[in-house]
Amino acid sequence: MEDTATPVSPQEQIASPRRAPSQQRSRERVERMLAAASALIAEQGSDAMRMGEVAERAGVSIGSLYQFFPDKRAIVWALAERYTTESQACISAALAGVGDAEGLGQAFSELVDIYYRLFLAEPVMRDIWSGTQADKALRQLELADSRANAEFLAAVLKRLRPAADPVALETTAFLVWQMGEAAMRLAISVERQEGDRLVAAYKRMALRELLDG
Amino acid sequence: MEDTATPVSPQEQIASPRRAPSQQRSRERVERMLAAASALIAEQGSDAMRMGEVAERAGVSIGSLYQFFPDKRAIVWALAERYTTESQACISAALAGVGDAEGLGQAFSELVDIYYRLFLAEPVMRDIWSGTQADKALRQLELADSRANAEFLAAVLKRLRPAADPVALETTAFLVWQMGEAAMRLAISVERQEGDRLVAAYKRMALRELLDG
DNA sequence: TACAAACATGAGTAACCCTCATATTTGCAA
DNA sequence: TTGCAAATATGAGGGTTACTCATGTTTGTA
Repeated sequence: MEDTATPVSPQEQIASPRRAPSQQRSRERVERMLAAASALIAEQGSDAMRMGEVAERAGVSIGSLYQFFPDKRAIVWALAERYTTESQACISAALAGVGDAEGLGQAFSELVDIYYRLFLAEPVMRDIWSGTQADKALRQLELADSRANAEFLAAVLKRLRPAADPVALETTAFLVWQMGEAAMRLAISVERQEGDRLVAAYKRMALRELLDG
Repeated sequence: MEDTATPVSPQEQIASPRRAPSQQRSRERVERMLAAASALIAEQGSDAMRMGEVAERAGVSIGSLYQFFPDKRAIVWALAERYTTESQACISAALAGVGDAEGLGQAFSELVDIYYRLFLAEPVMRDIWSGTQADKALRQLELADSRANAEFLAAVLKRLRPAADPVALETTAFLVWQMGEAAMRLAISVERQEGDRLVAAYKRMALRELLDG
């Protein structure tokens, strides 16, 4: 996966590059800007990230920064979008091959573990998804991402339980997924040991919901 | 150049009045400030709320505002604290009298409904708890509140299932409660109809976890 | 009545996001 | 190669906002 372009984004004033970099030179510079932002977020959080600092660390002027990102949130949004794109492929692959209840249990359990480990290890991801409630564009992105992932899950459920009401299955899948994200956010904001317990409890709860109907 | 003698508050830099109003006059003024802030949050959200506007609407100077609140977040925090104090009493009362599984199901179901209606009706509450992820002090308050409420729930569970592992029950209660708050936030950010479905699904899921172990 | 502590004020400060006029570089057609 | 428009680069400065502080006023009380 390269290129990515990220030309425009859905509806309204969702953050998007003000101008897509078309030359090699500027594409590299945009990469440097994103890398600088990522590093700063890891160090101090996106709230404390200063645009001037991003520019300085990327070795560009403040004006260049705004040439490609309409505002501060757009940078965070761009980073978030990369995470969702990557993880969706991973999730889709993990769930696509599921054929029976046991397989679902296995795959889901592994996904939860992977996500938890990712949240623990990636300060940038953690920071970005923490700000999800406050920022409208981020919230939209997270909702869309969650919906997409929940649909993968719902597809499996429909396969396993063809007699069940499809809408109910979709609701369950969406809820279970969102609860998972909430559980992760909770788990990483408490002591490690309690976090582990909470994730384990979530997993049990979710699996029961998914498997026993 | 930092505040030397701030009265301080529980651990860390949790927001608190810089100086407690001791005179009748100032107590009234603080009330007016909070009322003004509440109205502005309801109108435009706490992010768009301007300190100057709060002062103007409360009929006080900007300096007076900062006499009692160390910063902007402290005002939001003070409002949030009122909500938690009020609701904790309500929740405690609802759960205290529960004697059997059926009673728990009844009480919990009612609590969920009340909370959902509250979230739908109260823009201030909605706004404040939305910002919970971004603001550290608010997050602490919400966590503490959630822990307290979860303890009421855990106490009931321990009464109903004295043989079960207490720590597991506490974990379950805390998780279920946090999932509930997440479900509410989710529900109010989608179409009303889908929100209703999600809340209903959460209720089913939570009740199963609470009642069936 | 005196006086210290509490309270009130608002012009001023600092920090930050973002703009824009201007300069430079690139791609490409003639 | 040369000319030129589009793309890219720059950073001083505009505008907004949270917050401070020196100064003045009110209140409780000895």
